Amino acid sequence: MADGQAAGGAPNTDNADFPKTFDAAAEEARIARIWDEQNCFRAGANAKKGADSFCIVIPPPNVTGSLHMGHALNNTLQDILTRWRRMQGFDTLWQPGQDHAGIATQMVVERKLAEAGEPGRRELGRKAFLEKVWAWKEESGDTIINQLKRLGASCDWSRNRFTMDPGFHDAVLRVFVGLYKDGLIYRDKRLVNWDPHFETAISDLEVEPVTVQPGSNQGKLWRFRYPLADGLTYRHPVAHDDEGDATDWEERDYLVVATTRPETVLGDTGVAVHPDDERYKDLVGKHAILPIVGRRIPIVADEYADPEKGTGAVKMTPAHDFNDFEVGKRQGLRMINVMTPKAAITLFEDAEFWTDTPFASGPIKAKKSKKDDAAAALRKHCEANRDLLDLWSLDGLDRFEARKRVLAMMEARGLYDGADDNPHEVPHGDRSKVVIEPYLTDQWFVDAATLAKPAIEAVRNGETKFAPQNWEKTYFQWLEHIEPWCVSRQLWWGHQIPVWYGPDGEPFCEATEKEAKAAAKAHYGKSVKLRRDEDVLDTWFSSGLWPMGTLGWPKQTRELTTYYQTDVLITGFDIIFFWVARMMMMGMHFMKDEAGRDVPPFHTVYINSIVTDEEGKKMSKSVGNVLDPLDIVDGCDLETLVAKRRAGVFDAKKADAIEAATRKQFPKGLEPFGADALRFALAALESQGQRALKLSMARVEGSRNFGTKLWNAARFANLNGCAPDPKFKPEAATRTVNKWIVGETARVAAACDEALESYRFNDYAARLYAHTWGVYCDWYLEFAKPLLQGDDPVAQAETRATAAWALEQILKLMHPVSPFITESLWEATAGPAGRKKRLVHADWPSLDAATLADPEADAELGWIVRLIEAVRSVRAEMNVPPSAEAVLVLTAAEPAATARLERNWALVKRLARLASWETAESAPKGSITVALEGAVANLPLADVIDVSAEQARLEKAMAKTRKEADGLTAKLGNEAFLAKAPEEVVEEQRERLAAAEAELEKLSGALMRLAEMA
RNA sequence: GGGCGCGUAGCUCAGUGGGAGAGCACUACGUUGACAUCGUAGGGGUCGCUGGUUCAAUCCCAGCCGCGCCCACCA
Repeated sequence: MADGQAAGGAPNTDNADFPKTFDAAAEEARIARIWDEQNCFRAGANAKKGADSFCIVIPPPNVTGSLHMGHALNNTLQDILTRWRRMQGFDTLWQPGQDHAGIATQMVVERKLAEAGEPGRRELGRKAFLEKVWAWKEESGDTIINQLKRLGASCDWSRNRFTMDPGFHDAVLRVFVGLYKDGLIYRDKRLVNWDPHFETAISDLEVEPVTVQPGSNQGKLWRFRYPLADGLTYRHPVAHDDEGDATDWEERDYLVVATTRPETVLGDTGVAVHPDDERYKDLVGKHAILPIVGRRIPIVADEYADPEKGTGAVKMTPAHDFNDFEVGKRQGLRMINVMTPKAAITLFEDAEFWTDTPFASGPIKAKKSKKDDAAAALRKHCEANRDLLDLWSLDGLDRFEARKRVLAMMEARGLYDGADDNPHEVPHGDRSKVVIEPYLTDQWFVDAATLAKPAIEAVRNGETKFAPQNWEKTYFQWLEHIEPWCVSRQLWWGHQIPVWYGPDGEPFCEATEKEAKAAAKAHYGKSVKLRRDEDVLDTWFSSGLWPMGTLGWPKQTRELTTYYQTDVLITGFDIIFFWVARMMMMGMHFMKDEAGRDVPPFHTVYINSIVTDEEGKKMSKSVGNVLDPLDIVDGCDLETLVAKRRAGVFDAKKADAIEAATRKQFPKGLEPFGADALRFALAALESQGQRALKLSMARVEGSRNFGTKLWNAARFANLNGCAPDPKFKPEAATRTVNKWIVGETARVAAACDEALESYRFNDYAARLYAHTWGVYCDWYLEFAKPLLQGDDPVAQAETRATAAWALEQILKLMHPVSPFITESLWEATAGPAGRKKRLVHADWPSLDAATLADPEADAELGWIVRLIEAVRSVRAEMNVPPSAEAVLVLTAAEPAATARLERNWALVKRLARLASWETAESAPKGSITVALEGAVANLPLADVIDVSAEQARLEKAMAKTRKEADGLTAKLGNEAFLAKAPEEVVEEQRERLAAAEAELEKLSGALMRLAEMA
C-alpha cells in the first residue's frame, strides 16, 4: 500500500462520548490534518493490486489568485470523482498545480509596485522586475492551495506543479523547438491585436468586444470628403426612384468615405470601391488626395467594398485595420504605421508616411532616428505652410485626442460630411480593459489550423467525448475556423522564446543557448555573438502542455506511463478554446501510444456550470455580488462582507448601492455552514442541462441541515447499541425491515454509481439525500425502534448490525461529496471492532441489488408504509388529537393483508398511533374509511367525526380516482391502443384500472354508510 | 450574420414517449428521549404558444413568442 495507513488508526468511541453535534470548524481542521499527515491522497494510495489508473489534472489556478465560487464548484466535482475512484481501489492521481498566468500576474505585480510607490517595471529592468514577481509568487502562491485544502480537495499535494518549474519549462521549450522544426511555428510580420496598455500583442481570444454608445468621440460613423486628384470630377447619383434607379445626379470632385476611427485617416493609403459599382467605375485607377496629410492615394477596385454599405467607397488603412490589411496586400497598397506602441500618433516612426505628400521633398525626409533634426527642419518649414503645422500638431497625441483633432481639422477644411450615431462593439483587452489596436509587428505564430485537424478528429471519432455533448459543436466550430495563433508576448513574466538571432538576424531555435550557439557556428562557419529573442510565450502555450508536462514529459516517468492518458478533464466552458482545444492540439501532436497513434490527453471533457448569484448574474467584483466560498464555510459577519464587496468598486455611489443590497440580502451576514454543506449544495445544483448554477444560501443551509440529520441518525444508532458487526452478512438478514433496508441500500448504491459514471452530480446528491433522509431516517430507523428497544434479543442484535451496516454504506456513498462529516462519523461509529481503514480509503460499496433486494419484503413494507400514511392522513384531516389512540378495524380483509398487519403490528401501532386492531364483517358506524390493497381500513371515530368534512374528503378522493379510471377506461377502449401499444403497457393500464375501480368501490361504500349515519 | 441553450409548483430547478417531481417558501398540527438545523399532514402546475408525427406528447418534429450565452462582423 502506498500510504502509511495503519489498522486501528481511528479511535473507538464509547456511546457516551458521541458528540451531540458536528463541530464543523474543529473537525474539518482535525481531519484535514490527519489526511495530510497520513498521505491519504498520494498517487496510488489505496490502489488495489493491478488496478486501473484514474487521473484528473486540475485546471491550474493562477498562482496569485484566490479561491472563488467557480473554483469551489470545479474542484468539488473533481474531488467527488477522485474520492469515489480511490475508494473503489483505482490507482488514483489528482494532479494539482498552478499557472504562472503571464499578463495577469505581471499586472498584479506592477500594480503592487505602483501602490507601494516603488519603481515601475521599466525602471527596474527585466532582471530586477522578474525577481519581484518570483518573490510575489513565493509569498502568495500557496494561498489558493491552502484554500483548496480547506474545501477538502484530495489532490496529491506532494506533486504540486507550477508552469514555470524547471522541468515544466524544459517541456515548454522542447515543444516550441519541436513545432518550429516541424514548420508549425513561424515568425511573420502581420497585423496583430495590440494592447497599448501592456504594450504587447495578444491573441484573438484575449480580446473582448465592448459596446460603445454614441458620444463626442465614439459610437459614431463619421463621413469625410476625400478630394479627387488631378482635377477629376464624376457624376454621383443623389436621388432614386422606387426601383432604386438613380433619377438625379450631381457633379462631384470628391469621394465620401466613412469611419468609426477618424484618427486612422493618417494611415490611409487608398480608397476601395467594388469593381461592379457603376458609380465609381470611371474613378478606378485614379487618385484621391488624403485630407490633412495631402497624400496621393489610389482608388482601387476590390470585392471587399460593399456597394450597399455607406457610400460604397471605403478608406483603406492597411496598417491599422484587419480587413484593410488583406485588401492592401491584394491591391499592393502601402502599409503605414502611424502609432507608437502606446497608441499615440507618430508621424516619424515610418518614413513612408511622407511619401507622396506635398511635404515629401526637403528636410522632412530626415531620418526618423534624428527626430530632433527633423523637428527643427519641420518648424522652419511650417512657418511657410499652415497645413504642415496642423499635421505636425497631431504628432505624439494620444489616439483619442487625435481623433477629436482630426474631426476638427476636417470641419475646418470643409471636408466633414456629417456623422450618424452608430453604437457598435469595440475590441478591448480582457485584462487591460483598454481599446485594442490592430498593429503591424513581427510576431511568432503557431500554425493552429494544422494542429487542429487531429484535435478535431479525436472528438469527431469519439476518442474524446464532451459531457454535455453539445459542447462538441462549440469546440468544432472554433477549431474549424481557427486562425494562426500569435504566441509571442512583449512581456517579461513567462517562458522566454528559445530563439537566438545571429548578427544578420538569422534565427536559431534550440532548447538551450548552447545548442543555438552550435547551430550558429555550423551556419556561419565560426562562433558569433547571438542575441536572444526578448519575447515570452502566451501563457496558454504552456497551459496547453499541462497533462503531459505535469506527469513528467518529455521524460518517460512512471507517472507519465501510468496516468497518461488522463481520464476526465473538468472545466468551465469559458476556457474550451483557450485551454481544452490547445491541450488537445498539443497532446495529439506530441503523445503517441505503443503503436505510434496520437493519444488525446483525456477521454472525457466534462464542462461544469458557471456559478452565478441567485439572480443568475455572474459573480463579479465590480458588480459587488461575489460570495467567497470560504465565507460560506466559515461564516462572515455582515460588516466584513460589506467591506469586502465595497473594496471591489471604485465608484462611491455604486459602492453604496452594493452595500445596501448586501445588507438587505444578508441582514445577519453569513452563517458558518462548513465545507461539506457547500460541497453538497454545489453538487446537488450541478446538472448537465443548465449552464448557470444559481447558488442559493437556502440550498447550502438545507445541505447543512442534511448533514445534521445524518449526524443525529448516527448518534441514535450509536446510542441504541448499533455498531459494525464484522460477522454481519447483509444477505443473511431475516427480519422483514432489515431485508428491506438492505435492498434499499443496494439500490441507492447502484444509483450512485450510475450517476457518477455518467457525471450526473445532481442525481448522485439527490439519491443520497432521498435515501438517507427519506428512507433510512424517516422509515427504517422508525421501524427499527421497536426491535431495538424490544425484548427479542435475536431481532435486536440483527437490527443493530443492520442499522450499523446500512449507515456505514451511507457514509461511504456520501464520503465523496461531504468528506469531513462522513470521516468524522466513521470514527464516531467505529464501535468495539474499530476501523481497519479510514473512510477515505474504505472499500466502496459493491452490492448486488439483484440478490440483496427482496421483493416480498419490499411489497410488505410498501403496504405498511401506505397504511401508516393513510391513517396519519385521516387523523390529521379529521383533527384527531395526537394523543388519542384509535382502533383500526379491517374489513373485506384478505388473509395476506391481515398476515402483514399481524407481522408488523408493533411498527404500525407506534407510527400510526393506534391502540389495537381487529377485523370485522362490516365497518363500525361512524367510521372513517380508507381503501387499501386487500383490505379496507376503518377508524371508528364517531365522537370526533365531522360528517360533512368526511363526506367532502371521500368525494374528493373519489373524484380523483374516477378521473383516473375514466382516462384508463377510454384508453383501454381504444382499438388502436390495444393493437399498437406494447403488451406490458396495456397490461399495466389494466392493472391500474382494476386498482382504481376497487378503490372506487370501497370509497363509495364508505360514502353510503356515511349517508346512513346522517 | 453563424452557433448554442433555456422557458415545468410562489422561488430555484430536476425529469420522462404511457401514472407531473425535489429543495426552499407557504398552511395546519406537534416538546412521542436521534434530530425544532426537527416531525406529521396539507395546499399549489392547462409542463411558454400554435401546429404536426404517434394508439399515446410535458418529452420527438416544425413554426412562433420571450429570455440568456458564445463566435464573427460592423468602411
